[in-house]
Amino acid sequence: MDFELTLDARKQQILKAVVSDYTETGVPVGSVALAVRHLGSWSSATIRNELSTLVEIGYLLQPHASAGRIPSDRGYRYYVDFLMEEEQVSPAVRRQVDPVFPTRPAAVEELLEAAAMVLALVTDAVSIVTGPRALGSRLKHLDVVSLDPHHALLVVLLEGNLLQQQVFPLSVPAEQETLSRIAAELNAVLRGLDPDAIEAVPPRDAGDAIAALRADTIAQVLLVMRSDGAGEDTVVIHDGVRNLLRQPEFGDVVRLRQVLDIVEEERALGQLLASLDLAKSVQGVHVVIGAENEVEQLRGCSLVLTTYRAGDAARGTIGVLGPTRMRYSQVSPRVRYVSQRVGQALERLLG
Amino acid sequence: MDFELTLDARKQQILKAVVSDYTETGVPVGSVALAVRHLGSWSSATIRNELSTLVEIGYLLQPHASAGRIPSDRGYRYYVDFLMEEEQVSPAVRRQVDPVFPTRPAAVEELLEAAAMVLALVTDAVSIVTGPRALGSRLKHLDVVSLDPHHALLVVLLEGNLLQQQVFPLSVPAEQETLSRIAAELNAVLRGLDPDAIEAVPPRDAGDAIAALRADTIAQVLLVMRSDGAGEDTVVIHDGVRNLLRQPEFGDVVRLRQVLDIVEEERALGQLLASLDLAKSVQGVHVVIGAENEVEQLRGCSLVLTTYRAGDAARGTIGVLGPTRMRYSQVSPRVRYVSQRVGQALERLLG
DNA sequence: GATTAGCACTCGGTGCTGGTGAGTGCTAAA
DNA sequence: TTTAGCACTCACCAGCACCGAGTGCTAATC
Repeated sequence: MDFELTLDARKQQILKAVVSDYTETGVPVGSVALAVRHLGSWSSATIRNELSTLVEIGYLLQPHASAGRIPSDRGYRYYVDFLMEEEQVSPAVRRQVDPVFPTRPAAVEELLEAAAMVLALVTDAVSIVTGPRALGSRLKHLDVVSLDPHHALLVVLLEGNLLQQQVFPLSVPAEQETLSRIAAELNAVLRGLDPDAIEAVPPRDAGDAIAALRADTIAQVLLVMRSDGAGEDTVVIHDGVRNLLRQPEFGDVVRLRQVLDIVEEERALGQLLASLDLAKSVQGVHVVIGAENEVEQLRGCSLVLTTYRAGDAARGTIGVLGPTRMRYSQVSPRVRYVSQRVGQALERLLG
Repeated sequence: MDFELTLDARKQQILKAVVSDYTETGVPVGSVALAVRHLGSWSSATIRNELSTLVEIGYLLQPHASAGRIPSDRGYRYYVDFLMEEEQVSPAVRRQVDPVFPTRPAAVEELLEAAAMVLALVTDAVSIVTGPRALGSRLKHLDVVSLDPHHALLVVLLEGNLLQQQVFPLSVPAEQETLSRIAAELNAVLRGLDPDAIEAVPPRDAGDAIAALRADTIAQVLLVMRSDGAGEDTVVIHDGVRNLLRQPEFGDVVRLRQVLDIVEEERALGQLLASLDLAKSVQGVHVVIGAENEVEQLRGCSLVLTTYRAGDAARGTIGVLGPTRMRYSQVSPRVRYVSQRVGQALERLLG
């Protein structure tokens, strides 16, 4: 197998035509079909020769000896990187997407669920959305609410207006009033600090109940801030599983189950997303084709992902999972579009 | 077709054996198999005669002339109502379920998601959980954080430790200190009140800045609380779609898609649940068999549902959706068990 | 040397056929 | 009323021929 990196113009045209045809029909595409539908300037015999070499150098596959050709992962990769022309996001799609994001969204979760819903709708694939992760995690505000004498709820507001909550036990019984005083004091001391700075704050030397409760609270604040920073575990939302069922490649229930085992298992999905380096992306959208991801069960699936941002405070991942035979030229801009809308809505939400 | 309501003892025994065998194997069950496996006291010929009349009066179906019998919806109904012996919830299952509900759950959403997850796990079906109704209706705590002189973030903690946030404009510029004082005062006044009571709280008559900010805040609190409660069709969570794929009856992708179209569409699912009268239930668990629900797409599916309660304040629906060929004698008590655990955890959460 | 027409060949998909076996309904005997 | 016996039914499966889309190769053409 010869691994040339560049293809001459005709090979490029042919590859592009194969991807486009196969994406549309799902059927291996043959030389005659190519000649009449796309490339009238050459005979089917010429195209056959080119197809043959494209198979040889790894850009196409031949399911069996007398079948047409389908793109290999490598072929899709070349297509996405060099040949694809992104389609405009049509007004019809905008009209579907826009109303989902109200001018004054109520909460982050709702927003992301709406985004997942509409993204699945306009891409015909399974959408995947992770919760926003704080970038510079500095403490903005905290509050402690008494639940009963021995337990309290810590509410932490991080930079980027990210709310976190945590129930924790009190080492000394306490009333709301005491807790409020402690919260007020800590707010004055800790505001604007990052976890390391918070850890360095000296304890109150008095060995009284207040000091103990204060220490409890600081410990919980650190726990919340750090567990959030550890990332990977952020909420993962998905929607649109039924879209996969429309694809002939999932006519086989076994394959479908393998994919669902990943998608429904939030942990596995979170790890997968974390393992991807979203940096190397084209115009902000990162395409992971077929076996390019290491998860065995997702052979034959592709991911189209991007990062949404709200200011420079929060970011998260949004994208879709679908069959490798996917209309990248359409899906990619739509993912980007929804991502932008999410970012904007999030900015409005966070102020 | 004769619609007698009672069956003689032998017919009952045979019906029970058919349901039990068919549930286990998924294959139509014949007279010989019944004779050797369950009913040695009669010959296969006798059983054949009985089977024949059971078909005639509508309790069994015969897929084709030379096949065994399978229960009809009517047959399942009779089985569930009169013949089924519920199995004990095994210690192994308890060990799976119990740790999911911590002694001190953090938030309602988390709790319900965990419940959905574990219920799907122990029933091998799709679990369905609706949020508790008439909950989140009382204010537990609020806080106001200054963002800039003209905007603030309202943090509201509702009953059930439901956190809500909302950015809002201040009609008068204010510093954090002012806002904190207002929050403290409002906490004292509003704690434990529902929206109507909050609305009835008299405004401060002084026409100063504090009064204006206080009014701003109260308005936002009401907005948050009402927009939350307005969701009449409460959150519907589901989990375990992949479990359906294990069932041979969903080897056909088309059928699966019909079901998923309902399950993934929260509104449709909410309506379906609302349309059912959960009152007429056996020991608190309501079984909807096959075509007993009006939704065309759910032919061949059954629902096993019950209501979870926390005190007498909150209640919601929890249950599973699976193929009509389901092990009701096992699923039913497990649904009830998880439901009880949810109720208990919710009570702990609400304190 | 590149392109193309012509042609034999390959191989998955479809549909037909006949055999197999589980299961039935019926009849007549116990 | 029950049961043994038996002919009959029908889904399922393996085997087989056929069809046709599509290929690779060769020789003629530009």
